[in-house]
Formats: sequence, structure tokens, C-alpha cells
Amino acid sequence: MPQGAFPATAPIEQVDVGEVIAARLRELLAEGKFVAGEQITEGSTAAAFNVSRGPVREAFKRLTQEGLLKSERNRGVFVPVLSVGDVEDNYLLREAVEGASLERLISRSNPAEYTRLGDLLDRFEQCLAEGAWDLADDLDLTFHKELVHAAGSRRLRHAFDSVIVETRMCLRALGFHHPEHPDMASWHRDILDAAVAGDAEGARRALRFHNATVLKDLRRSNEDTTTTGS
Amino acid sequence: MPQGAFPATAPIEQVDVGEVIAARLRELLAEGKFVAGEQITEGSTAAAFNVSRGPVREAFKRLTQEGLLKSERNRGVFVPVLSVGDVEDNYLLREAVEGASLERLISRSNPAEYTRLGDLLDRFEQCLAEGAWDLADDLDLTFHKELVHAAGSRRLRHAFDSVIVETRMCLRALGFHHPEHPDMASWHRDILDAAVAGDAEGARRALRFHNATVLKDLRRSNEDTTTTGS
DNA sequence: CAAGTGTACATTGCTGACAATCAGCAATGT
DNA sequence: ACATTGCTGATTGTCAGCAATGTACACTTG
Repeated sequence: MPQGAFPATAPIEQVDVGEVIAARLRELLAEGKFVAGEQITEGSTAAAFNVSRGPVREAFKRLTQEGLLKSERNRGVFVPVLSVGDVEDNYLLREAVEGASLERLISRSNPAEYTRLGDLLDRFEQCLAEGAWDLADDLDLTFHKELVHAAGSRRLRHAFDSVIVETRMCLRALGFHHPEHPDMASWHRDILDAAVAGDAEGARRALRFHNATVLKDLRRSNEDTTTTGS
Repeated sequence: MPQGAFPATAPIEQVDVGEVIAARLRELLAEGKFVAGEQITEGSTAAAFNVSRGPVREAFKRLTQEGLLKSERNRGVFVPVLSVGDVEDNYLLREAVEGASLERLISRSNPAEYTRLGDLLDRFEQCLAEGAWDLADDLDLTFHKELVHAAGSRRLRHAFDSVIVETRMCLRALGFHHPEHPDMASWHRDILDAAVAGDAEGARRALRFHNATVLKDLRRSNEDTTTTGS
């Protein structure tokens, strides 16, 4: 093309129906739109999305492998009933991946990433101050995600993206909302500060403390609800 | 059933064709039966297994998500071409999961598991002494797998089982065989010994050393082959 | 002969239909 | 009245076929 190149244009949106359905279901599950234990049939889902069962089937298989749905052969797929134990187990994997990402992030020490993450935390703290809980919740998620992405490992990122959806689904299913703890903001800041300082050990410790506190809160809040419920 | 209970019988083998195909392909890929970059079509695979394309499709999608195949929309799925960088990235995730498992294993401190793992290592060392490399390779894999399984975390196990298949495929694709290093046996023993002693930090260090050495060997061996090749 | 164009072939994406399986309930026999 | 059997409706598992897409190559045109 010697002259007058074709004007820049967005490529046509090529959608993989199965992937779209999986993404949409993931969202719905994370938002807690389904009740625990509920069965979701291929047929009804296909009808809802106005497609055949094929792509829906693919989406189900995928979500099942991610642990977001439970499948029983020749019976159907069900929304899992999640216990506090599940959240704890989920956090084991989550912390493993995020911790390794932190370490790698520090060893590569990219200032640009640090400022970006810092900006995220600024906005997060502002949301907390303003009481914009939902937005803060999103930013919390984004921070952790970006932290892992910044490590630059495809596989760590892939694993984390998968595990964090379950985290969210778990917490939502148990009626737990993040920003309930007053020290919320400082935990994240501690992690990032340690990373910027190149203190891998400290960053890991801060991350561990963050997670342990969330789990402790969750256990307490869960005990409250179960006792008041019965 | 008052008397004469029905004689014990194994339940009928209920197979999910897609799952079986995925497992078989996983095996073939780990064994390096496909050449890197090769295309694998749904049709030919379906014909080879004498089933329709449906289950094959599911298997492909699954393996793609596990990172064992690469899929291009409307083009087909291909055997990925793996670089040393891929192995390094794979080891990042692998070490994260195995390290977390080690930690949890230690904190739960189950003597029965330790003896079982010790027995595995005994057999492993014997194979090394006898020069039974293939069997040693298997036992090596089994040891790591059982180590993670012994941690008792469903999600850590699931993640590890997934990642280790890719490890194997990577190493095989790069023409690397494990038991080439003389200190092979002691590494594993160091990990287990530290775990038995309740030394989480030492176990992690031993694991890290083990992996770092494998990667170093790999980089060296790969440089050799590439230089001799060109 | 070079550059662009049109066509044929291969492969995936999706659909609708059929077969296998399962949980629950009614029918049957003791 | 109780246990077992057989049926029923629903759901998944599998299949073959059609449409959409992408690649390769021969063809036209300058």
C-alpha cells in the first residue's frame, strides 16, 4: 500500500457463542443471581440465549472445569453450595498464585506498573472514604488482578483470573462484602509499599495478613448469620 | 436385605467419551507423539476414535483451556510450539502451587502421608540406581503429585494436576529427560526431610533449588542442541 | 510477467434430532 | 401394609448435516 492506506477501522467482532455464554454465566454466578444448589439445564439456558444446546454445553463444561458449576453425569449441572471451607480452600490457591506473582513482580521491578497500581489504590481509598462500596469492591478486585497481570506471567495470570471468579462467587454466596473492615485500605497499601521497596518477604507477609483477616472476618460473620438464622 | 447380600461387584464403567478422548490426547501430547506446530483436526481425530465430532470438540476445548493445545477461530487447533520461556513460566505456576501445598502439608503434619511419600522416594532412588530411567521419571512425577494431593486441598490438587501435564509436555517437547542429574535423588529427599521436620521455609527452599536446577540444566541442554543444530 | 481476483476445497461453528440414562411415582404382587 | 417392579417425564450424551469462514491456487487483466 504505497499511499492512502485504508483508514483505521475496528476489526469485526467475531464472537464465540460458547465463550460469550460462559462469560455471561460467570458474571451472573459472581453476582449471586443463582441460588446455591439450583439446577441449570442446557435447554432452558439455550432458550434464554436463543441458541442451540451445543454452545451452552461448551460453556457448562468450561465453567465446571473452573469449579463454578458442579456436573453430575446424566443428571445435570448445579450451582454449587459453598461452605466457608470452600472459601478457605479457594484462598489457598489464590494466595499461592498471587504470592508468586508478587515475588516475580518485585524481581522484575517495573516502576510504571507500580505507579499504575498506586493510582488504583488511590481511587480505591477514595471510594472507601466516600462510602461507594460497590465501586470499591470492583477496584479491590481490579487491584489484585492487575497486580498479578503486572507480573507478566501468562500462566499465573490465567490461573488467577480463574480462581478469583470463584472467590467472588464464594463471598457473594455467603453474603459477605469486602469493604467492611476499617483497615481495608492500608492492607493493600502495605502490600504495594513492600513491593515497591523490593521487600518480597514483607509483601508476602502483608498479602497473607490481608487474606487471613478476610477469612477471619468471614468465619465470624458466617457464624453470626448461622446462629441468628437458627 | 436381611441375608445373602448381593455379592460385591464393580460398578459399570460409565465413560464420558469427551473426557476419555481428552485424557488420551493428554497422554499422547505428554509423550511427544505430535510434532510442535502440527494441526489436529476434529474430523481426523473423530475418525481415529470412531466417534462423532461432538465429543472430540469438547476434548479440544478442554485441552485448549489447559494450555495443551492452541486454537485459532475457524482455522483449527494446533500443537503449541514451546520455548524454554514457556517452561520457565510453567514452573512459576508449578512452584507456586507445589510450594503452597508443601506449606499446608507441613501445617497438617500427617505421619502416614510422610511414610507413603518416603516409600515412593525409596523406589525412586532404587530406579535411579538401577538405571531404570523411564520408571524413575514416572515415580518422580508421582512423588510431586502425591505431595500435592497429600496437602488435602481440592483446588491446589486440581491446579497442580493441570499444570504438571504441561510441564511434562514442555520437557518432552524440548527433548529433556529428568533423571540426568546425579543429585536428583537427594533433592527430593531434602524436600521431604524438611517437611517431616516441620521446616516450611527449608522445604520451600529445597523445592525452589530443585526447580531452579532443572531449569538451569534445561537452559544449558537447550543451548547445546540449538547450537549444534545450526 | 506481476498484481489482483475469483473459485474450490478443507475446517470449524452451530443446529436439530435421536438415543441413553436418571429420579420419582404409580402399579403390582405378596 | 410393605417391598419390588415397571413406567414416565425430564435431562444429558451423541450424532449427522448445514452454514460460515479461511486458505490455497489457478485465472484474469494490465
